[in-house]
Amino acid sequence: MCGRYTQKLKSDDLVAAMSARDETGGAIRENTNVAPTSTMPIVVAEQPSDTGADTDTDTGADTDADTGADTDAGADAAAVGERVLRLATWGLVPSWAKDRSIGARMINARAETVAVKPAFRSAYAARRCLVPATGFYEWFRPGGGARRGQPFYMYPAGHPATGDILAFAGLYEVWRKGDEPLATFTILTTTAAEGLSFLHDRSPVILPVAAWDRWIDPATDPADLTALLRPAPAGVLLAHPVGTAVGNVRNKGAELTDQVELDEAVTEAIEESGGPRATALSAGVVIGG
DNA sequence: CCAGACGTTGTT
DNA sequence: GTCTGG
DNA sequence: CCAGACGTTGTT
DNA sequence: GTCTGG
Repeated sequence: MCGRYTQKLKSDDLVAAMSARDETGGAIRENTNVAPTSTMPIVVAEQPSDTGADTDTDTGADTDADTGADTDAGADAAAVGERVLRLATWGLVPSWAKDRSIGARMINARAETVAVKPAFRSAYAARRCLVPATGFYEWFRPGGGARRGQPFYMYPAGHPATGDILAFAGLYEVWRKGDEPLATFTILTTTAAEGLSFLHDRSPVILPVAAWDRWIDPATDPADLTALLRPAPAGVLLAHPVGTAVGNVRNKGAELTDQVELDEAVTEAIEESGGPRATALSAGVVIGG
């Protein structure tokens, strides 16, 4: 699953990492404890109607979005298909929802069923997005036992396919029954990568750079999408244990992702459940091998 | 027909 | 909005 | 995901 | 135990 993540990049760095134009109005900030209902940047494909400006009949020769800007309306209209950063609230609120509270229960969507579920299928067909993250958290809870879990932090291992940023496969909606239009998103999950199964049997779908534009392009054939919804390949992620402070959403410090020593009992429980040995954990275990 | 759900996770 | 259950 | 509430009346 | 809010 994916119920908590990080976005540690400053605005300029995130814009560069995603090769996207910033339409968040400078609202991008570092966040080491992104929880459901947080408002965060997502990446969508620029659509012909998105700008509200005059539609450009030539389809892509124009790549100089940053030149010649002036004060006339529509002067900064982007090329269709360009990646754009926008703000949205985590927890998808379907267009038909009577109130926004349903979003709290729509933070993840199963990749296996997302095409047919009433809450997600229209977004899946037309409003796919990337959710930029620098890592995410999972809680280890010994089989059915202990109340409190041991949190782990998963982060990019410098694999060429992802670099320093992770892009979760997401969907977004715009809910128009409130006073203001409300943009929301959800994160797709799939079966866990091999090395992550000791924590959970589900993981967020992480898209390689080569798949980003295909995923967010509304014109992509649905048959070509399913191939993208796979567990993270080997070597993409590292993991290490972190302190329990991350559990409280009010904690936002940079130290939340710092590695901590594992409790002896927790170490044993992890090994008993088929997880990595303590020596591997203390080194930052490679996930997905 | 109307009323009510529309979701995932984990746990048993 | 659309599907399921009664 | 975890943490924290889970309720009403009346009074300030 | 289960739901809501962050």
